[in-house]
Amino acid sequence: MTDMTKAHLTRRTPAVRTRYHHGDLANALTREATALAREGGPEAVVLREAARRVGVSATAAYRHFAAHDELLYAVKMQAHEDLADTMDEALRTTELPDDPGQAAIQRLLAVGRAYVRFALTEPGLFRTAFCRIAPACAGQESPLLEAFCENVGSFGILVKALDALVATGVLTPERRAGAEFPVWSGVHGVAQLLQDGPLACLPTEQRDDIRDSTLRLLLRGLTA
Amino acid sequence: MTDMTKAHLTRRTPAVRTRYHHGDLANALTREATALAREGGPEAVVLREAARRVGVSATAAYRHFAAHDELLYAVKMQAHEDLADTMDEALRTTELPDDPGQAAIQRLLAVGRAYVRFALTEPGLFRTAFCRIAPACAGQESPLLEAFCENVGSFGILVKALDALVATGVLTPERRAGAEFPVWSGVHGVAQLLQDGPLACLPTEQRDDIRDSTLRLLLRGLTA
DNA sequence: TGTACATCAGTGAACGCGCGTTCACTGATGTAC
DNA sequence: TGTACATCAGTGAACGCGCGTTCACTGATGTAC
Repeated sequence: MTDMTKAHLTRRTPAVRTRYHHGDLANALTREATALAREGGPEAVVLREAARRVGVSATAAYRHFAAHDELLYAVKMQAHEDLADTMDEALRTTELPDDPGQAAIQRLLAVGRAYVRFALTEPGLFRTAFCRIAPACAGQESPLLEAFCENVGSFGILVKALDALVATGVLTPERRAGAEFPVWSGVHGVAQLLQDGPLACLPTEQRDDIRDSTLRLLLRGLTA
Repeated sequence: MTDMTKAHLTRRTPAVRTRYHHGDLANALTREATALAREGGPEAVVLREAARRVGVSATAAYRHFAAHDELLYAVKMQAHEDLADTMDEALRTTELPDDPGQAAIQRLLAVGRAYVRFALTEPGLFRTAFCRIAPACAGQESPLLEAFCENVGSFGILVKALDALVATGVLTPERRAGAEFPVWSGVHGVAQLLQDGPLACLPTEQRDDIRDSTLRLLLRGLTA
């Protein structure tokens, strides 16, 4: 657990209430459900348990969420927000070289490393951020995809990092076009394989190597 | 459903038995459980339903599998085998240019495309191949990881494709070292994002573009 | 300022579900003599 | 070749589990007059 962890997510609300009306139940439920996701991934997001932790009957949740899926969806969005926060934090705290081009490269690497770090230090939230909810593509356009198209969240941070590479002349505009998806794929893939997949049991050192060589390969592919 | 689909996986065994002893129950259960995984992913692998489809009591399964997890694990291995078969099939059926270096490149691309195609045409099996079973890293070294270290299955095919790049002089031995993991990451990531993730709802054409540009980026990173 | 009443946000009990798993059992098989 | 018996591979009934969800309800709130 790191300093980037939001305080409101770690604080465990005591399950005692003074007033009959909670006043902020939807947020409280989302918060506790997110804590469940952090502890055990999407499978652990149990409506009844979230209500229990808030100190409210399970039925009360239905005043604020139509069904369990809606609560899980809120948690999923929160997990994406946390991921983006981690990447933002990494950008702010990374020391950069003076050379603008080198600085842009270091920023892209920092963003990628933060993505993988989030997957490994917050596996429950990472898995929840990318979990399936209901049949995929049910509503044609997912809000998540729309969000990505508006370049917000983790995707937006990646987009800006790539733009900075173009601005500093490290990356040509032709190579830049559409490059966010391949880069995202590489970073997401290594995060997934190291966190959940067949590489999860490797020693830390080797996993760091794999992460770094993946980022270097992507960078070389961009700037070659 | 394509021709690479194994016959024994599609044939639905009628749930009638003549003999009291089945004779091959472990395999029959694995086969039906794999069919369930194909239809609905790892969550759909239900021991009781597999037994029902074989035409046997649920209890009978416990003569062959210690618990549900053991059955799911067998299905997971089968799914990995199917993935590898798809990639092998792609290698065999891809037309290659005369130039050996170009041929090696085309083989790598074919292997990557087959990986993504499997994810998209057999999402249930793909998700099962990479699903979590029990606490990760429970037994220190997972059999799956060991298999990968022996370069069998999909990983082995990737390793050979990279070796061929070296043999034909397209890839330097220095660049070759440890390259399987970054390349695998890129391919796995794009498969995941397109199949399950935020990019799943994109039109087919755009998804093909993303797949191809990812493979090209990886190749450029290798050979730059 | 006080009161009536619609509305909102909670409650507790209950239901059905289908799963994984266990139990005591029985039918089939194969080997020793 | 026949028989006794250990062993293997099935059976059906039952259990507990905890979930999501519904029901008819009640306590709190705020607004019209």
